[in-house]
Amino acid sequence: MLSRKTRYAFRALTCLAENYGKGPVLISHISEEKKIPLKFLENILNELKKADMLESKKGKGGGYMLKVSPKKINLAKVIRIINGPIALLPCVSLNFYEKCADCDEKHCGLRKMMTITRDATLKILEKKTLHDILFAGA
Amino acid sequence: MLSRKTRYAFRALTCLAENYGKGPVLISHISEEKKIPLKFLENILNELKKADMLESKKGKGGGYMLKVSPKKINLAKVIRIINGPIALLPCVSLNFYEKCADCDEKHCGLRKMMTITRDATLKILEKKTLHDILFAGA
DNA sequence: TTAATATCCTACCAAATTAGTAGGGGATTT
DNA sequence: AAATCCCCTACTAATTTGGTAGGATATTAA
Repeated sequence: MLSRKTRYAFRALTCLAENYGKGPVLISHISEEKKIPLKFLENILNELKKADMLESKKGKGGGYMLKVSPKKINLAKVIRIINGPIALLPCVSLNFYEKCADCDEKHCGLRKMMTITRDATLKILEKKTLHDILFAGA
Repeated sequence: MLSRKTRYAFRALTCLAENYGKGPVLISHISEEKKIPLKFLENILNELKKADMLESKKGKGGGYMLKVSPKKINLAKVIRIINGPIALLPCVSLNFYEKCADCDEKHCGLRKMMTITRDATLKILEKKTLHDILFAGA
């Protein structure tokens, strides 16, 4: 399951996607509109910025905005930044790989099943974008 | 990600699948062969039993065994018993559904994406079985 | 019928993760 | 210079995870 933090991230990003091209959006605005604790939201947006998904402006008239079009931000990317691995096992993860103890990967049946599962999941999550969230919700 | 407990469960079930039809297998045997802490494994096997996946025999010559053929135990079932929901959001879960606060499900775009993702994942996890784990690992 | 064998059950505990809070620092605009 | 707004470090509470401890209960065999 996605953490609550990740769900917050998606809600905030949806808000930023709605305002794409219209200049910066205040953290406080997002916080109120999407009912996300202000300080917690600060952390989240900052992480997304460090991961190069957002840009920010300080001072009056400042705020956050998407760095690229909502059509270019897929769900897998967001999940990986805030939530972590998408695969069900570390030894199957493309971005967070970790070897598992006492297991010969070449002959591990579970690993093979989880690889297939990961591919099926990624096929969706890498194709669907913030734009799709907006559009599907309309 | 699957919890360590769930990975233990799969390893134990693999062992039981290998011995399907050969009578009960001792917890201590599984514990040693698969390197799973004995007492923790007791809990796991007991949960699987309560979920009607295993049967047990007490006393000398006792132990655990699969209640049905490895071909009839799919991975989704195991994950749900030990790990919990397979969906990425509670409001999308078939077996652990929970309504999310402040969200009109009919018009929630994220929910729609996560429903599609869940279906893609389940299509694999409900088709693949313990037998597939054994066979793929061979 | 008693001793040995195994699962079953309740309760506890430590470490890690998650979900925040607090408080001020630094940049930018008016 | 003052107001605005993001940035950063550190702390904390609650929950989940990954176990342990110790005995109760059921079964078998001598």
